[in-house]
This record gives sequence, structure tokens and C-alpha cells, in this order.
Amino acid sequence: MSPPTVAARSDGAQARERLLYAALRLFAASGFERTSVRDIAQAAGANVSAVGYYFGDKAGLYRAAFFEPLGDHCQGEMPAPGTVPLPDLMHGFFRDLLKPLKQGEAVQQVIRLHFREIVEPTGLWKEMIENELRPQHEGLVRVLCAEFGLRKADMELQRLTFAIIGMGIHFFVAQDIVQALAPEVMEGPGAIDALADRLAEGALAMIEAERRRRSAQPRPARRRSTR
Amino acid sequence: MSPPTVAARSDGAQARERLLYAALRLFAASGFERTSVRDIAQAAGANVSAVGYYFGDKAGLYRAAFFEPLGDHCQGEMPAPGTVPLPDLMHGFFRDLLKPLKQGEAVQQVIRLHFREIVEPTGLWKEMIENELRPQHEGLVRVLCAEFGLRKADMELQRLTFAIIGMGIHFFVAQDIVQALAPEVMEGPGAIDALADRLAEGALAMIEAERRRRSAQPRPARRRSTR
DNA sequence: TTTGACTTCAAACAGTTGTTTGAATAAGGT
DNA sequence: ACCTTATTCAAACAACTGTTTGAAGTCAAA
Repeated sequence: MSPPTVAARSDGAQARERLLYAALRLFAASGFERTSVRDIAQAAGANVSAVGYYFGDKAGLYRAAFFEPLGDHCQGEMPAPGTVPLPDLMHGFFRDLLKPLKQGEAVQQVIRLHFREIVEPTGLWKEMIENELRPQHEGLVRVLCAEFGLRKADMELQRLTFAIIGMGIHFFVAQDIVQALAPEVMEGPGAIDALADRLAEGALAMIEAERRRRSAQPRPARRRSTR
Repeated sequence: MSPPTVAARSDGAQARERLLYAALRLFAASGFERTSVRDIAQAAGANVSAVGYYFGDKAGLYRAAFFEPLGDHCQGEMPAPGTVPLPDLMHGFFRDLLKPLKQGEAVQQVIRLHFREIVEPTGLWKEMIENELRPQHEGLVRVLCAEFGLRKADMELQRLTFAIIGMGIHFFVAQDIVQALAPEVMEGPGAIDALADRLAEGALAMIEAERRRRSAQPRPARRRSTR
């Protein structure tokens, strides 16, 4: 009861925030296991028990670092099939996909956390795949289905979808490799945009090739029942 | 001195091997940090101190699990430019690249270890990038240079190379995602071969598109000195 | 049988981990 | 003044980490 509302916080929220961003930075740099709450607390200039106080436990802090900083940074929705010409759609798709690469340090670190989750799951994996990856994948599948006049995605179309998305994802997962082998490819916002455009054109070329392939053998030996 | 040769090993080598493969399995499943030497020893039916005895320390065991099981499984060399038609070359490239996906459990686990290293470096990263990724990348760069009549790779060509390799890599890095979203895409050796062929055709389509792009603007505003 | 190298083992070591505790501090509200 | 609430802190906690120890066991050669 009583209206304490938001009173009596000297700098409580500040400590929480410092903790959160220190955690984000360290988790992104070294992963969940290799980062100790003591390191985080020290980097944030806070006491160890503050993480228990504000986030319950280390996992809660990780979770907060994973979800909070992105805010409503919802990824670009795929437009309904037919409303946008395919080339524009693909260019938009890759621009959106690679956009985080141009943004600030915090976003980059969150992204790194997300991709780390793919290889080294900490429990947020399922949550992530359902909320982020599946919608993205199925959005593209839907567009390509419409493009090829399919009612339902077949295996070839799934392959194509993974291949197209994979081109983009690779530049997140393999950031360090690109850095080591040809840093100029991802240097500066201009390079990212150019990269997105080139990937879009590559994807369009692949889609065209697939279209030709399909028209060459229009009925791929229909079987009664696959399973 | 004296000729002890290879005598006096009741089952020493056996314990070492059990340890190695238990470690491989657990490291691949959970990563370096989350796997304790005690778990490994228990899984191998050996004593904890055996890892110190045979491998020095945990890092040594990881290193052994990282390098030993692959043996001389050298990845396919890229043929010299001009000796093989481009389509055959690309098909061979993706067949080689995806070959590990068809092989036994041990190879798969080693591969998983290798890709884990990309996201969560344990120190073998530099070694790996120089011995495995750079040769692969530069092999493909060389082929594409020859294809476009370039003396030296420019940024566009680097982009194209990463995009092509990225398509393939993605199916390693995102194995679990593929499994979750469309498992049929990677089920069985036949599916892997078909996938390799489709990726090769996609890559060829991208290369053709890039060739057209280059012939459309043959001189990309040459500057005296780039830096 | 004795020797000596190779191999196993339970136990202990020293350090780090995440988490909890309980007192100390500050700020309002009454 | 008192009480309540929010926050910080050093210290302690129990569990686990990788590693080492030193004794015991095994087996071929001498």
C-alpha cells in the first residue's frame, strides 16, 4: 500500500544499468561461462551482491543483457508477397539483415550474444529460434513460394532459403574471420550497404537460376506419399 | 637406454584413446568451459589424473581432441585455375566442403569443435584460421580472379568469395537451426550431395551475375593510389 | 625374485565459482 | 524523533574447478 511510487532511489537504477552494460560487454567478449559475476561487478563499479539484488542471479543478468538493450528493435517484417517487386524486396531484406552491423557498440554486442547462443546454447536458444529465426526464415519461404507459384515449400525451396539467409548470417558469425582475411569488406557503413546490395543481387541470381531449373523439369516425379 | 621399445603397456593406450573420444564427445556437446575433466574421466571410465598423465592438462586434452581424430583428413585442394571447367570446380568445391556432414560421429564432433572455436575462441583460433580457413578462402579467390581476368582480388571479389563460402559454412554453423526449421534438408547422405549440387549451381549463378555486372561497368573508376 | 618402468587410483590441494548473509548507510514519510 | 524502505558492502558459504601427490598395482626384462 501507500504511494511510495518511485521514491527513494538514490542511484539504484544507475547501478542496475551499469551492471547491465558491463555484463553485456563482458558476455559478448567472452561468453557466459568465461565471465564471472565478480568481473562484471568490478567493471560496473558495483558490489557482487548487486547482481543478485537486481537480477536474481547470473542467468537473470545474462537474460537481461540478452533481451533488454535491443528494446523494440524489431527486425524488418517481410512484406506480403506481391506487394513489392522481388528485387526491391531482396535488397530491403539484406539491408535489414545487415543493419545491426552499422549500429552502435551495444547493438553489436547483443547481436554477438545472439549468435553465440546458436553455437553455445545457454537455454535461451529455443526462445530465440522461435521469436527471431523462424519468422525470418518462414517470411522468406513465403515470398519464394509465391515467386515459384508453390502452395507449400518443398525441399529445394528450403535449401534455397537457407542458402540465401546463410550468406547474410555468415557475415555475423564469421566477423572475425572476415576481419582477419579481408577487413576492407566490412569497414564502415558504406561497405555494409554495398555488401547488402551485392548479396541481394547474388540472391536474385540464385532465385533466377532456380526458376530456370524448375521450368526445365516442371514435375519432379510426384510420389503418392512421401512418408 | 635398453630396448623397452613399446613394451609394458597393458592397456595404457586404450585409456588414452577412451579419454580422447570421451573428451571429443563432451567438448563437442557442451564446449570447453562447461565440460569438466571429472566428467570426461568418468565418461571414459578413467581416473581424473589420467588426463594429466596422458595430455598434460585439460587444454592439452582439448588440443588433442581438436587435432588428432581428423588425422590426415586434409580438405580438398583447389585445382589450379584453368585446369578444370568452372562448373565442375564449384561442384567439387561444395562436395568437399560438405563432405564432413556425411561422415561418422567423430568427424562431425571435431567439425563442431572447429566451428565452436570461431565463436568462442579458446586459443586454437589463430592456428585454425591460418591452416584451414585462409587457404580455402584464398584458393577460391584465386579461381575467381582467373575467372574475371583479375590480377589481384578487389573488394567485390572478396565479398563474392565470402558469400559463396558462407552459404556452405552456414550449414555447419546452423545445423541445429536447420534441424529445427526443416530437418529434411540435411537428412541422409543423399540430401547432403543434393545440397552441395544446389549450392554449387547457386554459386555459379552468382558468379555469372557478377561477370555481367563487371562487363557492364568495365572500369570501376580507377584511382591512382587507394591509400 | 628382484628390478624398474608404466599405469592407475583415491585423496588432497589451492583457487575460483555463484550465491547468501547480515550489518551499515542513506533517504523519505509519518 | 521514529520507522520503513531502498541500496550498498565486506565477508562468509558451499560447491566445484583443474591439478598434484604419493602410494599401490601391473607386467616384461634381468
